[in-house]
Amino acid sequence: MIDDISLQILSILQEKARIPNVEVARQVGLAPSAVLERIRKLEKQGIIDGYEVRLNPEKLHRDLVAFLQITLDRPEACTSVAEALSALPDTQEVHYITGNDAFLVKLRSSSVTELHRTVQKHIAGLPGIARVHTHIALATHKESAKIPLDAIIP
Amino acid sequence: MIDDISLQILSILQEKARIPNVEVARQVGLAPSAVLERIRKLEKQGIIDGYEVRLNPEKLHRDLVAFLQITLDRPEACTSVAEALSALPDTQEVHYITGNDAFLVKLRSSSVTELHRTVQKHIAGLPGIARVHTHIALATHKESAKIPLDAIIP
DNA sequence: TCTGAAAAAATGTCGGG
DNA sequence: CCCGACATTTTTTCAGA
Repeated sequence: MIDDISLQILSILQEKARIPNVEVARQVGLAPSAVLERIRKLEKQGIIDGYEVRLNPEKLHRDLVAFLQITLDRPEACTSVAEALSALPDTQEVHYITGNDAFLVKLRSSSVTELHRTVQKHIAGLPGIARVHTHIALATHKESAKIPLDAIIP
Repeated sequence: MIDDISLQILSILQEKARIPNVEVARQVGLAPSAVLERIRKLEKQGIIDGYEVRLNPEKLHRDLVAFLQITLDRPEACTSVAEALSALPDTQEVHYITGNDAFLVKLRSSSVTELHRTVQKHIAGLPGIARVHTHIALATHKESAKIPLDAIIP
């Protein structure tokens, strides 16, 4: 399915996506053209989904992380609520969670004032929503989308 | 602090970080060298923190998302627990949350079996931990680290 | 799938405004 | 802070193994 060299390439890119191709080639011991061919293939297969810049939230006034636990009145509202939540610019994650059948939503705002405004104006009133529990992050010790690759069997 | 053109550049990079510099220059109406200068400056300022490849978790057998709510016995254990949680490869996020004074941890695993193993072997036994509540995501509707830039006042 | 060489394109440098 | 020309480096293509 995916061999060891491609895993190595993914691992290198996951650390530093803007590393030049020639450098990746050197590290895995192939010619640049071979590496390019592999990367193109990984992109076409959808294993590589894209490339993102990592911005510093603090320096851009987006240092308030909050989690909302949203329970529903009516199960039918699930889809529409999910779409409405996902459409908000402050929303970073929307998951439907086992247990109490609720959404867990991660928001990034500029302040508690703005968070409150977003919840009141765009979330609390959505049809189908019963309760919104808001939890604010006092500290964020880790925040990453990295996927561990060493566990994958080639 | 940061002007409109730099915000435009960040916005373009946030959509597609691997876009060539000349293309960014064309879109913002500057010479490539001017754009390069701005990007270097943003990197040095720490506003741009790095570049990441976005991998598809499903295609890499990492499609199980779980959230742990971890309450502590002893408040002094906070730091050591945070470090231990952050060190686990499956851990993607570790937040300390208001309300019940607990950690909210996001994990990405390959299966419920592996999730269970990780919790039992590396988390439940950590000194200072009182309870671990595990919630599994049945569906993930949005998952992004994008920061909305249009709200920022230049 | 890989290589190596050549062509095409982008990045990086720098004097000057 | 920007431009534009030039040097350097990288990406991309391609024929052959």
